[in-house]
Amino acid sequence: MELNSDLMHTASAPAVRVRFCPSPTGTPHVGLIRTALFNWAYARHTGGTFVLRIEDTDPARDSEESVRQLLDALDWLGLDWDEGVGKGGQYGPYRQSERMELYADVAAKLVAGGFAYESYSTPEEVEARHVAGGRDAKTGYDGFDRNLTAEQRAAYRAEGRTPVLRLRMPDEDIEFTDLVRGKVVFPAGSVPDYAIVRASGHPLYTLVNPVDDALMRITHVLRGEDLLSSTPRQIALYRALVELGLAERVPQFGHLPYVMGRGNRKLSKRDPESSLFLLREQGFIPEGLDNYLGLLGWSIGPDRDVFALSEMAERFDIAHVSPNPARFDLDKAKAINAAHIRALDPGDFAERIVPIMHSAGLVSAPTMPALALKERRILTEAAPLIRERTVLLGDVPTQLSFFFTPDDAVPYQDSALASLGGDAAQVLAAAQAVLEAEPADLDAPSLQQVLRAALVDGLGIRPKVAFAPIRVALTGRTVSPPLFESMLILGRPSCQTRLRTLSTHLA
RNA sequence: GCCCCCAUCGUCUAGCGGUCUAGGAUUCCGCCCUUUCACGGCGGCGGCACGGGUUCGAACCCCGUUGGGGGUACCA
Repeated sequence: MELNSDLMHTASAPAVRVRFCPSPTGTPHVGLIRTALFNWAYARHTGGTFVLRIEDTDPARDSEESVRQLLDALDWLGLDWDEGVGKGGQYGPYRQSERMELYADVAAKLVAGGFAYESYSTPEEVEARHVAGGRDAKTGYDGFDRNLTAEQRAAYRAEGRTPVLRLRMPDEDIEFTDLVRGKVVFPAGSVPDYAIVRASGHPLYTLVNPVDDALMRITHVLRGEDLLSSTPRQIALYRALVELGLAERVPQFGHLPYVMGRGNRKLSKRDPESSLFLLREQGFIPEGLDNYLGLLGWSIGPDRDVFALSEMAERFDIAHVSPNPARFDLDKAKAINAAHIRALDPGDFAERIVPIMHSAGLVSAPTMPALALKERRILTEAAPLIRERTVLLGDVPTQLSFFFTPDDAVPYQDSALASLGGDAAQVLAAAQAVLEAEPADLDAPSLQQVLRAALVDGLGIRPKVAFAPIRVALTGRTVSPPLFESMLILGRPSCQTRLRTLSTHLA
């Protein structure tokens, strides 16, 4: 019997703690959400803890509205968190705006311990030194202020300068094993001493993010590839925090591939498919989006790509995440979404289409119980008919609108009218005669049978041609849900009026 | 300039040295089913970036090249 390596791992290592730490700027982006999904999946797979922290250190760009949207998004997608904003926990507060004293305290300790220092050089001065030294102007900070004496610092202050705080990068290679990319090495000297606190005293992301991860005892940092090159800086900071007794250990890092848009660019806010809420408005369902996003950099198995969130939690393994960038393909996303819609049970599907039918102005209320009886009946009966024809919930109103139009005012599409052959009038008349003569309680197959007998056998018209005028009469279109089932939902009087109306229209 | 990452059908991926004349999904195109459209079924087009190694054997390991991306801020 083979030992489960995951179990062995969790038995010897501390319990997994991962986090999702968005900045509340703007509406949720699918790249961001994919990161949340993978963190969630890793936490659930390992039985670990999923922490939600809000990185709101930029009052100019952050908004409470954005925080709300973030929570809404996670909630909608079924990505629940165990600790953090809205949940509490022993490492709070979980909003960085409420942790400012903590950062000031840590920064002071870093300086006192010699891990960070005051730097008075302006960017212009640094650049001038590079140029004078024959180096490229874009070379980073040169470490000029590393060993300033107290007298020198006092002199700068006397000039009215206020220093930024920089972390002293160790003069050695920094290497780590990335969970998705393997060993990564940054040569000594390739990462300059970097600013952790502004001259104004405002702490920077470079300080605040690792400090919180350390204080919150995060064990695995799974984040976007864009942060890969800042990892050596964070590791250096972490090591300092460990020496100061503020962190237990350096966490493991895993850098998730980019989610790309058109061309060779990262999916940006400008791309419409990047907005989670826009996708939701179009009629993606959470099951579909979770699944599709899960496919961006991860695979559940060789011959499968439709799965439930719970299966992802069961099978997700960070080691099997692909390191290369994934393009967001709307066609594939739709196909996955359609598969999940088809898998919905009809009652569930019926309930989910109510809000969108309401937005389209076709029904009177946004929820099933609030609907008029007749509306509820139509939606419930029509839902199974269109479920397998629906890729996005947004496709539903056009498919069902004919059920909700007055019988004598069905809007005919020009192309539908144009498609009608010369025998349309004859067909319409024959169909009316059939409805007149036959009992009212026919089921769909029987209805088909009698109409077929009259039109195909009786008039000698091919089925494909024979039923077209009826479809146009009832729906105004050449494409519709199954005809006979639709007739039953409309009811005989409606059908008769609609047949008669088109006859008149054609005459 | 310097540092880092990436490289299998158009796209997402499986592949972790022999089972690969490279599998699945999506898209597109046929055919079947069929009252339309879908669903479903069947079939087709289409790929290991290039060059060197290592090895009996390489899509898989190493090096290089090329191509893409990111970083190099008192942004996050």
